[in-house]
Amino acid sequence: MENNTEKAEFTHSTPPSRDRETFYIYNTLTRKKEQFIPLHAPNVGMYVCGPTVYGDPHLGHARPAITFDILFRYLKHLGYKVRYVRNITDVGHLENDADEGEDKIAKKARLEQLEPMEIVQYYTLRYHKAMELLNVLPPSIEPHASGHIMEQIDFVQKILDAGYAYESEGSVYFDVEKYNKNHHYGKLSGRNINELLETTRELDGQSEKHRSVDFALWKKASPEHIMRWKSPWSMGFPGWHLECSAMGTKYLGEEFDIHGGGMDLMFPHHECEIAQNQAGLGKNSVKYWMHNNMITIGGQKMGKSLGNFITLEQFFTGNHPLLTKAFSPMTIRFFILQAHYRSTVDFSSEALEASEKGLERLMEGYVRLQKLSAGEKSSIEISDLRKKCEDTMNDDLNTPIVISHLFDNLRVINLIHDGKETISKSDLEELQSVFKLYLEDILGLQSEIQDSTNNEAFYKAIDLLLNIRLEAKKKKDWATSDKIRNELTALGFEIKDTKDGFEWKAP
RNA sequence: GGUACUUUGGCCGAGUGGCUAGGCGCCGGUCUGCAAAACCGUUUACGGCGGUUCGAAUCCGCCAAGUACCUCCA
Repeated sequence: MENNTEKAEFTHSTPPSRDRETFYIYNTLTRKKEQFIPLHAPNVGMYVCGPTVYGDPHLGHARPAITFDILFRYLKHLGYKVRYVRNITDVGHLENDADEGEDKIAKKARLEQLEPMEIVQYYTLRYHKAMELLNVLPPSIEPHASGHIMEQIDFVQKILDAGYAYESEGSVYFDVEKYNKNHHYGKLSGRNINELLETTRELDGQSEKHRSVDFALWKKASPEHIMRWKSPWSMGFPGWHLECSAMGTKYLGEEFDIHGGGMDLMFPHHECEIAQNQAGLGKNSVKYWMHNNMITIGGQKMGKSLGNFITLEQFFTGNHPLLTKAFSPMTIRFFILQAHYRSTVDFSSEALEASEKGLERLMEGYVRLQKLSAGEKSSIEISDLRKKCEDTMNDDLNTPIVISHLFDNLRVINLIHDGKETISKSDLEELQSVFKLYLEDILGLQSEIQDSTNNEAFYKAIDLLLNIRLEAKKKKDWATSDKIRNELTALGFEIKDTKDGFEWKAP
């Protein structure tokens, strides 16, 4: 299903006429919308924090995946050659305090008596499956933290060599206080760490860490800790901020264009990453930091810690107390795209049902658009649609407005379909082209009409039944006509009478 | 406590100084044997108080309510 896009990547040697100079994105670092200018056009490097694979993917995972999928698609549309790296975190996230920390993956493994990598494999596949259903394009590279231990050890060494880290009983910690003397630790999240340093000075007597704000770059493994690697300092595992520094650098270089992730990662994760890169490489590695906002439920963040999350599978099956029904992956995608990525979006079954109906209407209009016939001339104006959509995307990926433009033109499509307006051949082609571009290629919405009933005899049989009904109707034999309709409806078919015939949809 | 942010019509959700966002729902209509579906149309809101301005949802101040981060989280 993503073949078109794959091919497009290799056939865009001639950049489209799109006005790249007007693409603006919001940079968390400067808190402003900034014009997007790549470091090495036409190449663009983007890195996005992926999932920690120790649980089923939930609605919260869908948001950054979809947000940055849109960015990935739009950058490609603008003619850039994009390398999109999204990592899989399969080691290193500490469960509690650093001191009694335990690797999340390892903990789950012991509980379930499985090999850690078995867990990783299982949830990675589940994540991939969900992303595919959501029509999220696979990133260019999807590196695993566990596959980049060497790179992370090297990175720790660089920071040690630069004097911004210290070793303590087999573990290595980042010296935040020292770093903050020369750089600003907290510049991304707008924090002034000095006060924190003052207030925590006395609490650190018995800890290996000099300051509570210091964070682990390498952690010595306790005996029961089963995920462990050899390093110059101890048998242990890398600190949980390090993988992004190491893998981002490895695949995108010491400086690259875009780094994305959820807003909740801004502090401390991304802050630490900035510090690590500055300390280890002497560079401010990332030009544009982008953060998607959270999905809330009843006004509260949906998250693992609050236990109020709904897994994607539960959405797809409807198997959750808060869900009135199952919702398709495209509905979830559309729901997310109907809000701007920097706003919170409040989940409710009611809101999802509204999205579902809107999407269905839009997609049916899209099908209708393909079948529209052109007239002599246009009685409507569609020439500015492409520009309107483009301007809107250029304004920090404002997908809800793009969708509103499509809905405006859905009305036009229906009016033409009803014969109340006309459209010229060239205008029709333009309309079809813009809808394909934005609906399919950029927003990534696809029709969900199942091909499972892809059986000619089946279609003909239903048509036959409905033709019999049509004849009955002509004879005003309402009993037969209603019997056919009612029984097909009971089987889950949708029967629609039209002016001179019928339309139907399989269950 | 510190730091950000949010508050828009029945619901969701755009919108940073003046021109109807959009979706869903409701209501009205077209179509129809009936129904459903579909389609068309309608629905004028911006937490409170004060200020700036010819003009504010949009800028400023105060107040109120709520959320997020500061600990793992997308």
